[in-house]
Formats: sequence, C-alpha cells, structure tokens
Amino acid sequence: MPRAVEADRLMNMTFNRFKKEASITEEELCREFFNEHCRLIKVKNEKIAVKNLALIIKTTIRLSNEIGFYSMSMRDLSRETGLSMGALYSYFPGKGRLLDMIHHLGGKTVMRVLQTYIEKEESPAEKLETAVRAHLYLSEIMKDMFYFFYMETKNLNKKNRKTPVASELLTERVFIDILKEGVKKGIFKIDDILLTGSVIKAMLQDWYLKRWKYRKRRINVEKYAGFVIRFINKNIIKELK
Amino acid sequence: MPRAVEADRLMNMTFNRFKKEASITEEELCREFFNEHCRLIKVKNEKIAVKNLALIIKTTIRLSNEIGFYSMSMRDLSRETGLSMGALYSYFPGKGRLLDMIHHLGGKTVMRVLQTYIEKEESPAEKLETAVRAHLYLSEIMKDMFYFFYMETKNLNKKNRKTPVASELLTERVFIDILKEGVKKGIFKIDDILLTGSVIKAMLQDWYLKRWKYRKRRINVEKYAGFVIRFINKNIIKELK
DNA sequence: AAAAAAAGAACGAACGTTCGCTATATTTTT
DNA sequence: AAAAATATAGCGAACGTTCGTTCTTTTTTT
Repeated sequence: MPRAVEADRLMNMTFNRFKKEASITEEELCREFFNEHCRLIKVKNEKIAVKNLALIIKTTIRLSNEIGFYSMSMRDLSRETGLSMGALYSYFPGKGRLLDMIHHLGGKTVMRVLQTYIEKEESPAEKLETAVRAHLYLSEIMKDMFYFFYMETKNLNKKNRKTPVASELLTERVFIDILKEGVKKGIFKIDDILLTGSVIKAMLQDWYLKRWKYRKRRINVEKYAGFVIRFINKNIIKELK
Repeated sequence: MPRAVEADRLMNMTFNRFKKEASITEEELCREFFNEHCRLIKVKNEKIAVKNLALIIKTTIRLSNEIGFYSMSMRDLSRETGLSMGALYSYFPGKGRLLDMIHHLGGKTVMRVLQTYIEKEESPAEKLETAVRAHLYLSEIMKDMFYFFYMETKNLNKKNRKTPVASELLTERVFIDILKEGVKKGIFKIDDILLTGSVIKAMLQDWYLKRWKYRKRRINVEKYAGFVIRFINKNIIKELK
C-alpha cells in the first residue's frame, strides 16, 4: 500500500513541529518551579528568582552529568553559576532538597506533555506512534535533564525515591494502556503486553542514555523514532492474511 | 513447523545449564583479581587475600548499589566488612583505584564468557540466540556487578573511563557482527544493522537495570530471554513466501 | 623471635551549611 | 520632592563534621 504509507509519512509528527508546538522553555519551567516552591525560596522577586533558578538548575544538571551529583560540591556550583555560597542557599534549602525539587519538576513535565499528545489521537496505532515520538522528542529537547533523572535517582531521599520508580512505571503504563486498547479493539496481536511495554520503554531510554553513541553515528531522533516504531509494529500489528 | 520449533526448544540453553557450565565463582574471580594486582596488594598470603578481597568487592558493590559509590565512605566499608581502616588499605591503594580495579575485572569477564559461548555455535541464528542468552544469564548471575558497572562509569578516573564506553561498544559489536554475518549468508533481512544492534543491547541492559521491576512481576530470566529473542527474530528473520 | 596482618587513633583537606555583613532597591515619612 | 527607614539580594569567611589516607601500635601467624 504505497499510498497509505505515503499518507502516514505525511502525517508523522516531525521533531521541529513538536519543538514549536510543545514550546517548553527553560524560563517557563523555572517559573513553575518558583511558584511551587516559593515557600522554600528566600528570594521573593520573581524576575530575579526565575533567572537565577534557571542558572542554578542548568548548572546543577550539567555538573551532575559530568561528575555526578554527589561529587559536585556546593563550591563547584558557586563557581560555575557565579553566585556566592550564601546566595545559593537563598534559592533552595539544601543540596539534597535541590535534587528532589528538580526531579519533581521533571516528572510532572514529562507526564503532562505525554498525556497532552496522546489525547489528540483516536486509534491505538496512532496513539502508540504519537506516544513514542512525543517521548523521544521530549527527551531530545530535555536530554540533559532526562539523563540526570535516570542517573541520580538513588541519591534522592527515601521519601522522594519512590517518585521516579513510580514515574518509570507511570510512563510505562501509558504505553501498556495503549497496547491493551489495541488488543481489545482487535488491531494489535500481542503475546505479552507487559513485556512488550517494558522493551518499548527500554528502547526509548536508550536514546537519552547513549546520546554519545547516536551522535557519533549521526543518527537523529526522527530516524531513531521511525526505526523504533517499525520495530515495534512488526511485533504487534495483526497480519492481514 | 511444529517439529522444528520443538527441536529448538529442546536445544535452548537453560539458565541452570549455563550457571553450571560457566561456573563463575566469586572466589575464582577474586583469585584472578589478586594475581593481576598483587603488586598493589600488601597482603601476600593468597588464601587470606582472596577471602578478604571477595568480602571487600562484594560489600563495595552492595553499598554502591544502595547509596552510590561516592556516598559510600571508607568508614562504611570498614564497618560493613568488619575490617579496620588500616586493613582495607592493605588490599587496594585507594578508594578511586578500587573502583577502577573492579571495573577492569568485570569487563574482562563479560567478554571472555560471551566469546566462549558464541564460538560454539555455527549458524548466525544460533549464534544470536546464544549470545542473547549468554549475556542475559551472565547478567543474572552477576546482577549486582552489572548494575554497578553501568551506574558508576562516570566516577572512574579519566584514563579508565574510556574502558566502559569501549566496553559498551565492544559488547554491541559482538551482536552487530552476528547480524552482518546473517545478512551476508542470506538468513537475515535487516534494514538497519547498526540500529538493530543498538536496540538489542538496550533490551539486554534493561534486564539488569530494572531488576526490581521484573522481580516484582515474577518474570524470570528465561522468560525474558525467550521474549527478547522472538521480538528480535520478528524483525530480522527472512520470511518464507 | 621474626614477619605478616590487623587495628584504630590521628591528620589535613574538603564537605554542606550558617551567619553577620554590605549594597541596592523599595517604601514610608517628612 | 527629599530624606529616612525598611526590605531584599548577594557575599564570603567561618563552623562543625566527615572525608580519604597515613602511621604507629598491637595481635596473630610462622
């Protein structure tokens, strides 16, 4: 069916379109961060707070991804942000809490974006493709943050440590629900839905966990997305006999 | 072809058989460790050294997987092993070097086992299945060490940091070479060999990176191996028309 | 008795955090 | 409108703690 394939290709959400539509700006996220934690942030001026929070969060993620959150000292953060030790502690209650707060922000953002895009689609096949693309594109835009999330989970305090575990399962659940719906409607044929959901998640994570590898091989996110979707579809789409 | 499938199933390497055959004992690995680094180890009695090295390495991996290698202090290690601070420093030159030494040991072991098992097989299809199973079974036996490798890579010193990156690519190459051979012999039909190798690696890694998830769902390593192999095969085995 | 191994007190460096201070912006009073 | 008072942001030295490591002493083995 070359015509149908062609139509599909035209309808594919491109990375650039997603980037424009989603328009997840650093500033907007930091404003949300500020409003949510203003009780813990000593700086009251929103304009100043948002500016410096953006600087602090960006620098924390960068340094953590280079040497690990635990290895990054507050003096490192002070030097790299240009803010003094005292000033830093006006923006968060302590090093550990800073980590928790960034995690909280990221988790919420991912789920919000994912849900928004899935709701737009009708059929399970379209939902699945959209979910895969939205997840990959979002992780491409926020690649440092995604890597940071994955690698620094164990450094969270016990209360918040459950969140990313739950978040891992939550993202996976989105895919499992789509798969279930597809099976129910007779569109998908899947042996093991749970395991299928797991390996989909694994393939999505590989994109941001092995960035250096894919960059080196000049594989862009759209190519990867297309490959993953075809790879999945071969295993779940009912064959027409 | 129910008969062929049945034959295949009988020939599948089981986890228990692998465990017996490979017989990777903690003690044997530590003896290798001792002989390789005896220049840096002050304790000369092999029996004592191997016993305590096993204790030190096991405890280091356990504590690192719980709280991270950097968060684990030498006092933690002293308390948990029951060895004094002074005694610890008779077994390795320093905390950083201990990490390097464990990584070195693990990397060598993985490649050795993988190569041994692949050499036994003839056809690419069998090689692929064996490689997948050997990798998964090995990571099941040494699950803590595999998790440790992945999570503590960035804490290695710069000289040794290249090793795990190279090791990631090295393991992947094993699979890519099998895929290439299969295509050449006309057994496999693959669009993108490099990307196929990548997602195979991603699925294998998921097994030891998300141990808690699979344990909770009561999915054992053999079931996972079977699923992964079928998932891959649907994408690479030439269809008979 | 000599050698090897283990012990644990001690050391300086570096850690996260605090706190008194200065500088600047905003509000209130005159 | 000018002056005084207050509030806020930023600073960096200093604190107590904990870190990796060393070194002398004690115990165990040969």
